[in-house]
Amino acid sequence: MKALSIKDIAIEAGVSITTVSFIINGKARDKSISEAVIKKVEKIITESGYKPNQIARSLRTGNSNIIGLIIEDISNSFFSRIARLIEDKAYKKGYKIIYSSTENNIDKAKELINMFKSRKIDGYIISPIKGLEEEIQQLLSDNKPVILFDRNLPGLDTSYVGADHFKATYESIESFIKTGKKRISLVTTDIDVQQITERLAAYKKALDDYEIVYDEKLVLQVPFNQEETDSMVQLEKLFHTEDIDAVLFATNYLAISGLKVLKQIDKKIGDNFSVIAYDDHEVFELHTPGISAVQQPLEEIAETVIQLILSQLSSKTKLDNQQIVIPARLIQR
Amino acid sequence: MKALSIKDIAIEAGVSITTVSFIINGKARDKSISEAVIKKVEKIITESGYKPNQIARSLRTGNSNIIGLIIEDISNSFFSRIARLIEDKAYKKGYKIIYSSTENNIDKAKELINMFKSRKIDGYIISPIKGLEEEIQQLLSDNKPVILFDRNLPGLDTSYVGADHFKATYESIESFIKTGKKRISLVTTDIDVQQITERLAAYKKALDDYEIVYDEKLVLQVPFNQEETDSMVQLEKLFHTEDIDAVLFATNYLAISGLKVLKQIDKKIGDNFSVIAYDDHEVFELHTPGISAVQQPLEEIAETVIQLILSQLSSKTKLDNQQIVIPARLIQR
DNA sequence: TAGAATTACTAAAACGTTTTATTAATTTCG
DNA sequence: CGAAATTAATAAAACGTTTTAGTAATTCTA
Repeated sequence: MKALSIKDIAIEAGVSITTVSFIINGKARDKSISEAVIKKVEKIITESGYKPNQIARSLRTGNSNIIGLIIEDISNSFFSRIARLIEDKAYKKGYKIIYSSTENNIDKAKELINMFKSRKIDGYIISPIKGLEEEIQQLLSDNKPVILFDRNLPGLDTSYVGADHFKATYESIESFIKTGKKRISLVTTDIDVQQITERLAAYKKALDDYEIVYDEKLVLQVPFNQEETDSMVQLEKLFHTEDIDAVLFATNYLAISGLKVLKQIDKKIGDNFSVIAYDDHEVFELHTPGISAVQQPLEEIAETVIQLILSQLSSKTKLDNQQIVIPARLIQR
Repeated sequence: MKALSIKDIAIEAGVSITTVSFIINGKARDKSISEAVIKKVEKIITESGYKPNQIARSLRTGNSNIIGLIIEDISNSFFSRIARLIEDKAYKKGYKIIYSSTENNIDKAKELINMFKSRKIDGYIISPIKGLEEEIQQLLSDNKPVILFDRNLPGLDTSYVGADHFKATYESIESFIKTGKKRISLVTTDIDVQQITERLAAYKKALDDYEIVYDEKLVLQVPFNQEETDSMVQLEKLFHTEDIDAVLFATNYLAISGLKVLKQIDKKIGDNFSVIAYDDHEVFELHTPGISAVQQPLEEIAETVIQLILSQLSSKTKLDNQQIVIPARLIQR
């Protein structure tokens, strides 16, 4: 049984396709279609359950009411929670979200953008990776709204929404120092995005301000796409060979791997050994003892992102780009 | 700058649109296009970076190379991990996945299906909720492949992939009983899906087999869309008013709420009080003490689902439906 | 060597919409 | 009262593909 088309409705109502189209799109009064006809056609539409073919619509209009969301990894709780919030909010405004993970793989990311492009996505929300500059620039040249979030790519003229990673990291390190810690380790990843490099910069700055000598042996850069077991080996080595009294983990999954290692080697977290994790996670709340964490304002980030993209979508003229940095909070546990 | 179309390529190459189309779709040799022309056109295509408009393609062919994935909540780690695995596997076969959350809201679920339908999605992977039977039946009548997973809807003639919830629950309760527990509580939700009701049935059966009297005061059915704080109040009441020596949580988020409460009221998990959670989670591994959990074979579920849907998509004739139940494992911690 | 088969290619219809330009009938107004 | 304006509707083009049903030209085959 074929789906109904606008033609079927037109025939049924005894009017032209054009008339039906105007009614569907709310342009009926504008185009001075009589009330009687409007009523009749609307009745037929609801009774028949006719739904316009969005593909045909997109082909003709060039847009889709779909926003593409490109993130690192949907199975990471930071991203899945953001995705859910963004989805919710977009949905209420009549937009659908399509999301997909890049796994920090530049080729996959490019392919995703291409796929979204060829589906005439209306706008893009991207947590970018280095190497994507050209593709994003291309989107901007096509006049598609692009909002970057979580991470920024310098040199691109887009809007950006993210947490204040520098400040949050600085304050974390500061809080270690204020409780007398001297041998402070930073466990981070090797991906070269602003949000990560900023954390390293803030780490150095804080040490410097409090006149603690920077020791590169205390900084572990875990390769991004490495298996967790390998990372755990690296972490174990770090904990065994260096004399450390505090650790800041720059991502939540690194912190989780770290906690697993600490449990294995039976190194206790307490007054002599402190831990802070970046991006909160249920694990940290329930852990004994509780793990302090930098909590990014997910709700606010999602709200800001969606609001920015919607205003760009509804505006005819190109709006000014905005760089919005939202404070993050250190939750002491 | 407008995007290139097949027409531009045809003009550039000095051949017809038809010829270009045949070449793009790998039908060139079939249609006896000469090697020389094929080479020339392919060269122009790669050099110009032309990408076919998928919307136009979908409009003409009626399919999209997109599979829709409808789940309860992408921010739940069970679903986000499954989603990631399915996405990965589908991607390798040239299919894209669009996912969206129902939040167990029947209206939202119906709307999602409608949206997917009007975008001519090729196939559906659904973790269904009660009340969706009619819509799913409709998809089946349209000859669209539908695979249900995690939960089954009785009375529908579809393929299904899920874990053996009955057996896993039975064994969990049995393991409690074998360590001498007598007052065993079940914390579950009130959503009426097979996967949940099965867990209750298995609970009763296990008690019965070991001649323990079923006491409904030990079963807590938490309303699904309730705020977590409210659930925690209910849980606290349960733990305070009833004398309980073991708890099985029927979902991982309930278990997490439960652990939070136990921490708050300082009730220790140990020999006199055991806990098992359904669906593993990093929290359970890192918790002190470790929390035993029923681990669903995510990888296997994802693999089976994707394999089923791909074979249905590539087959011209309607394939027989399969009901695949995969054993779950109780991880003792 | 004449018809059949094959090779190499293409014109045009179709998919289901939106939108522009147009028509015909009616109303307004100076 | 006649021209201008408004009302009510529509025909047809366009979006960018795929695919059917061709057409010539060439090669086979008996």
